[in-house]
Amino acid sequence: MSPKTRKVTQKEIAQLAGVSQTTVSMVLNDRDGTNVRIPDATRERVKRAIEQSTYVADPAARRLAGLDNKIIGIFTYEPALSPESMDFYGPLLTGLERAAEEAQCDLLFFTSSPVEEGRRRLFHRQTRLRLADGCVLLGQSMDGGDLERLVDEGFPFVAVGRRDETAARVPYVGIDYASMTAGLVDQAYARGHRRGLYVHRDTDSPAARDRRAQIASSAATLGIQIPEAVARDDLAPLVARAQAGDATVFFAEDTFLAEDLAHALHRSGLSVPDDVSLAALGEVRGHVVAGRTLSGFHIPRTRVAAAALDLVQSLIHLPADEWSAIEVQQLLSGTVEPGDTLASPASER
Amino acid sequence: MSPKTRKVTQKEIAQLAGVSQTTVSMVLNDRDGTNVRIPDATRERVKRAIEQSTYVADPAARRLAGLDNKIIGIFTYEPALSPESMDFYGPLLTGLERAAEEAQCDLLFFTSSPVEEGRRRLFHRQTRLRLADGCVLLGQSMDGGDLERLVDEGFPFVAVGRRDETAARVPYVGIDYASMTAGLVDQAYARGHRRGLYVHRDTDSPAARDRRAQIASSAATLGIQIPEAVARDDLAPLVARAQAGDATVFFAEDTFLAEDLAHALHRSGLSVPDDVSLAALGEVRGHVVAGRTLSGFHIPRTRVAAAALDLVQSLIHLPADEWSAIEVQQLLSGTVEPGDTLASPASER
DNA sequence: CTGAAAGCGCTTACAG
DNA sequence: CTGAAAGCGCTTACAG
Repeated sequence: MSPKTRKVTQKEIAQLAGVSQTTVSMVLNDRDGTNVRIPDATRERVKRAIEQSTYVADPAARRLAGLDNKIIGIFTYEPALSPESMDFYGPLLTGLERAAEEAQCDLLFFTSSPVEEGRRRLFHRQTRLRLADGCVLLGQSMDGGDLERLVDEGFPFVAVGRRDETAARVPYVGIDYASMTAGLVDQAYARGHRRGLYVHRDTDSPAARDRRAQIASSAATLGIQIPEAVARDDLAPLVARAQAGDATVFFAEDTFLAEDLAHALHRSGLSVPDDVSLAALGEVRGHVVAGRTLSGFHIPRTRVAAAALDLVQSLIHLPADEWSAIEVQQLLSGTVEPGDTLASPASER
Repeated sequence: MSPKTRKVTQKEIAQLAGVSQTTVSMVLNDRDGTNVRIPDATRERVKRAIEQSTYVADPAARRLAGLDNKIIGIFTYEPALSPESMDFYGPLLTGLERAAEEAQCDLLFFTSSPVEEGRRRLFHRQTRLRLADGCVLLGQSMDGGDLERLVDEGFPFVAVGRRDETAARVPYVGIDYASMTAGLVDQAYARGHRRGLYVHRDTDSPAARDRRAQIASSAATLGIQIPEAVARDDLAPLVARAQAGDATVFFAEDTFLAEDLAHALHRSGLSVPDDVSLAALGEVRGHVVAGRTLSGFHIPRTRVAAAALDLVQSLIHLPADEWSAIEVQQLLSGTVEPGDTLASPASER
């Protein structure tokens, strides 16, 4: 039951150096204030004693005594290290590790949180959340209750991805989908497209709403038509609209949907981009349809994760009532990938 | 500086329920021994009070009071979450996460450890090692001093990969390369090969020694010739030995070397496996040479990592002087992938 | 059955 | 300049 590790304590160091335990603590933490001034001789004696021993401060005790731990909790609503999730989580984890190394902090993954209704629970009887100085939350969708409670308790945390599930002001670092979406629509316009179709899955997330709103706003600004259409299992009705000449370009809400559309178009004898152009409003790296690079976005996921870790550090070092002083809701912009599936419409050639 | 999180403590729960703080602790930990018997009525009252509050036990305090934390440290000598290392670490991390979830423990990644001479240091002034109940060590090569110190201090840990850098008895979970190597040589023999060549990089690791020793031993048992050759930058001398008919099959120490050999053979006009057979003594999943599945091993890395986590749990729950009672050095066997690059020698056809 | 007390290892006012 | 003491939140003998 008990890890019978004989560990050296400050008390023993104190005895070795012939000083009080308080002094050892002072030396270790470089406390040299107005009321404390430790002569170099003493300081040296203590340091030597520490070096000769295998002393390391007990982080649990430090934490209990009120110091921060340099431990950031990482909570993911799904398993993050499984092969299937690596596509999404991989770049995020890379950014977290890189930023953590720089900030000299350790990462505590809450892998123990019990899974209920398909996702992990953040708060449960034995949560080790409190052991961390702060926490980064990851996941496609999050629990509004969790977010609110974290805000209420003033616990420093940052969500990855834009959040508005809750009334509370949730600190987050997300992706600026609006500006990239605008960029992509502009490119389509520049190539001569005047009639498009925005195809989506009718899901409701902040990022999804951002994209839809920007499509509508860009279309209005440019004076062109880009109505919406919801993709069901059967994509044939959408393909029909392209065949009818209703749209010369498809904007797909995400990359998987874009690939599905590409297949459906191909099966109906329509070629991309000769007959219809196609672009995805998501990360297209590594995605190729019919030998062509898919047009879409490059999303700086690694940078987003690193920024989230940096932000949570700022929150930790700031009293909760001063959080409003910094930008706790950040959107990072990626770049538009022109790709090869967005070309001029046939009528322009 | 201080995360001013208002947190609920046992004391407050006690007041709410009108009992002592001790009783709250007893209820929380289900302590119902000889001297303690808490009536259901009291128990219920306390439980209700807890549910109405947002109480969660402070893990730092629990740890300090001597309980275990259900936190396992993960130490990697290189960055584990970078894209380049995912190939090697990915399956290991998957196994760790899976086993951690099952064992209900959290994973503390020591990402803060300073990098010196190209690899991270485990022991340093501020190491949070002690916060974990035990630790899993990962890395292509490890520091013998670290291993010895961990053993000395009786800290529960398990290395992934076979270790013999040190005299101390290091707990590990590794790969049984010997049995897989024997299997591969047997297959070559069965296909009619009598003269082989074992090509390696002359590196010195337990796993490398295992493979070399087994090659020699298998050859002796079967009464065939499989001499060794060290691969330099220029592989031409090795190719020449195939051309001279010195060897009908190449065994490469690892998969990358096998691919290099394949290219060198190809450039010299030798075809695999028509002119020479080729097999890698490493994981071949996803590796294809000239359109053919490389012959070699499938290594159960996910299982190895999960086993390591399970083993460290056992160590944690056992007093250090009883560690010898369990198998602290385990080798897991993978399977031989026959592949398409190991065929009968030309002389047999 | 239940509570007051000691102790885990550390930090930080507070007195000398 | 330095140490005795209180306190962080919890667990566990030990007395009632």
